[in-house]
Amino acid sequence: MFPEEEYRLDFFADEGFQRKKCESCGKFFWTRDQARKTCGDPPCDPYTFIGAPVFKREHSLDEMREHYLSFFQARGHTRISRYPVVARWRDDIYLTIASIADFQPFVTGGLVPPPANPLTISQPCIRLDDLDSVGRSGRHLTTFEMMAHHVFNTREREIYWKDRTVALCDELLRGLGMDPLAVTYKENPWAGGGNAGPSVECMVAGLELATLVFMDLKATPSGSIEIKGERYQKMDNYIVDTGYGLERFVWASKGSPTIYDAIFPDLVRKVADLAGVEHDLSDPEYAQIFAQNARLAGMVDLDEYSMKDLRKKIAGSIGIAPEKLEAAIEPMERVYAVVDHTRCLAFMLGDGIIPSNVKAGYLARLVIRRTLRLMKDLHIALPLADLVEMQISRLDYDDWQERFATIREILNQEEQKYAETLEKGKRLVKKTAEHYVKKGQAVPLSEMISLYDSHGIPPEISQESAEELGATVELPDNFYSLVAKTHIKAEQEGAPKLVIPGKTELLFYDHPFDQTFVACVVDVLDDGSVILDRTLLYPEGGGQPADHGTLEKGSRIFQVVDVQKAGEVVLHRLEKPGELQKGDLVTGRVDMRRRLAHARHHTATHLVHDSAKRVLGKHIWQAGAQKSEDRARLDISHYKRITDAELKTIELEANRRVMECEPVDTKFLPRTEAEKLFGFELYQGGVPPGKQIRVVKVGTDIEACAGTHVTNTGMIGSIKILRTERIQDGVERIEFAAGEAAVRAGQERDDLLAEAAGVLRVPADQLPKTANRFFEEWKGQQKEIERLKEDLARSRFRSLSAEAQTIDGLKVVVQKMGQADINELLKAAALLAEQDYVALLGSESGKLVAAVGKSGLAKGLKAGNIIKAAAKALGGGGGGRPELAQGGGPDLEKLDQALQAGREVVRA
RNA sequence: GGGCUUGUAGAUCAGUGGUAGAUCGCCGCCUUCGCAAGGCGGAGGCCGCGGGUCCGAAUCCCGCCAAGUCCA
Repeated sequence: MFPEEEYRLDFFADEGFQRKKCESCGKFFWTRDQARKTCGDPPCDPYTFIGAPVFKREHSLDEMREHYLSFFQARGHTRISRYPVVARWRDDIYLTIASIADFQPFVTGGLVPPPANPLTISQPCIRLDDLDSVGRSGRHLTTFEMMAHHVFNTREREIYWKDRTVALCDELLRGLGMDPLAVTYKENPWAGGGNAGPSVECMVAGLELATLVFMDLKATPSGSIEIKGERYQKMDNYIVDTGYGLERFVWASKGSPTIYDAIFPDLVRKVADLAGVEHDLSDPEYAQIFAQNARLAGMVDLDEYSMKDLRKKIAGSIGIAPEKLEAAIEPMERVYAVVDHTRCLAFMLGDGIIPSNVKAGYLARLVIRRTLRLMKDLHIALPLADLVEMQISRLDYDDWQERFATIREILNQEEQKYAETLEKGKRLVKKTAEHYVKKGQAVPLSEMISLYDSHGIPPEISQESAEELGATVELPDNFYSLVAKTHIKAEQEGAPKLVIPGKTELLFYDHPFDQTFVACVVDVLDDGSVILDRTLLYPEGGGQPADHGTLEKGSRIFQVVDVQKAGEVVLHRLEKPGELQKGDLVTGRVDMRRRLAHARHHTATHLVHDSAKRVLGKHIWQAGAQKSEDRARLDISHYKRITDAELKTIELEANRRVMECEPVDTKFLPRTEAEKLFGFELYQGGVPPGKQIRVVKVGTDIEACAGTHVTNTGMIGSIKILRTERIQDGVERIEFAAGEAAVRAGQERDDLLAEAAGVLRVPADQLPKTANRFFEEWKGQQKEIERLKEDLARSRFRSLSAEAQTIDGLKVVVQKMGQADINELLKAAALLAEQDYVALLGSESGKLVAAVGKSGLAKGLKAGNIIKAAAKALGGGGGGRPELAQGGGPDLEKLDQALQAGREVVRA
């Protein structure tokens, strides 16, 4: 908790605010209202703006956004454009969840100057935490715009801090026509994303309109300040992080029963019409139901409160039966959710997320499937793409027409895929349900989990199908929230990388083709790694492996087997460590063959990526890459398999760039400037740290990249694509070779062809035809052999039956069958058994088959027992059914004894 | 990145170590003026690929490929 001084602002004193302790929750808050006793936050205070707007006139989303941004612009802030909802500049979260996320971690960490200071922005954000409450609570959204003004202060230069922040907020609200007595500023310690600080929540009429965070702490294990169980210490820079809910402002300006009716009334109407749901808010009784619903839902946390209880409470408060309430409200809840979700999808897909079974793509699929279920419940037969198109046409995508063709294809494909999954699922559920109905048991929870977990069948659907055949399953209301909650954060990186203070000068950028350098040994680590003051050797990074080379001291040569970065220091690992000492002067030499192979593959990677973008579309993003001396691989986001024809076009396009011999342009730029110039497409291979980033331009491809490149595309020589692999749903891997490796890869393929053609003794161009002919012939011959074996078995049966002895009244045949294989023995033996013989047949290859006819079976004779005894004598084993069994063993010369042993079993 | 599931005839799927099956679809015949239904017969399988264990593998083990799904 922060002490009172943190919140005791001149602004509050000047404006006549008092600090009070909430009677209900005990938290401190600031108010102008002498009489106020509660903090203003639900459940201490109810919503009072519904039906009684707190601003003087209604605003649409666009009007309110513009009002906000120009308000702050007029007060010295620079307006900057929104960032994508996919947080490509970060590797710790998938989605942009707040405006401050745009500036983490480099700007907030003080490493990189902000794009402007102070600035104002309206940042679309996506949060899927409360997915289940969307549509139901009247206020939850998956997508919202966080309007904000941010200030990045340093100890040297403070722009403004708490007073002006709160003053601006207050001025904004009063300018909109809010009653000055209505606002409360509630004290609330804030923490998130490794930072913390005091904050005030701005509450009006029960609605939290803004949060003003004064971020001046960073998480440190040894920190002296504790908040929410974590330890923090003061930062050198301190940041004003505000968040104003655009949608809530609009809601407050309209006082409509739900936030959805406030922000997109037209789409709510349209979707309600499509679903055939009556939605007449001008009917006071009807509007009252939703208003009351929103008021009461605003008071509780749906996570802890079940929908059923909430409904009962609402029904009671308006005096109707819960069933009637549910009938009135449920279809509209779905309509609201559909409108919300389709807006979410418009942002996600518009900003380039490809639905997938992993990462951000999975979140998109989650929303898509949820929406499809809701649409099905509402009997909306329109393609999902049509609804998303309505949303996109309202947004600010300038190139959406072009992009929408892709988005439509993606959505249609997802819709079809989901239909298939459900179809498959239905069969599975039926099978499962029938199984348990037959056993007279309920379908256990473990089965329901497996159906969902392994087969993607939502529990409601399993339940519905299963109940038709007779089982019940309890479903918690917040099922999907529980699922989605665990999705929000990206995986944290493993062990933190070793960082060593100091800096090694990197020579390879300015002198990419220098082979030798002279350097001084600055330090030698315990593990023998050598740190030099300067180096030409490239440390592993960006999917490019480390250079190899040598360090020479006098006449002694040390092999460098690995080069790694640790902070800004480069570590050289030697094959035989321990020989060099601090202060030694060494001559370094780069293995240029290896270096050049890497450089060719690296530049080629950029070309292949660029070609893929041209051929497949703008939705292509690099999802990973790895280079080596003899091949490279590039993972790209794409929603279907790359066809052979596309692959060939990509290969050709990339090689055309090679033939054009374009120079490769590299330069260091300040991060913010680079982002302004080239956008987030820069960050294809992950986000490089630091103030300056290296921008590599190859033809039309521009990426932030720290790797070593050739200086002209012509140096690549040639690019040969080797194969594609689908490493995840929505991610294709392209493997290729460049330069010498491409030539060698081609030669290896030639060898394969030549060898295969040699085996069949045909020219290579006849291979497919000939291979096919051989395969067909082989299949035909297999069948012919089977037929012949049948015939052979019949003729053998005739001669064998003539050799039968009678033992204990059974016709018994025990015979050696030359080199016959197991199938021949089986067929002959089966025929004998059919005619009521007992048979034991053995071959010189060590196979045995026994068969017993019905008389033998009647006497309790079992083929398996005969085989076991016989096979044992051969040093092997065997078994089978009573009427037919097989076996064998390695001791071929004991075949006679084996047959004899079998005969003994019959006799006994 | 991890977990789980699946890969058998054109389709849907049985098949828990012992001669690869069912249903639908396909072809032919019977029946019919014709069609549908029915009856009889038939074709159609590198049991995803490669290794291993075993006398013997669709089945067990390992790897790969392909697909589905839940999660980080």
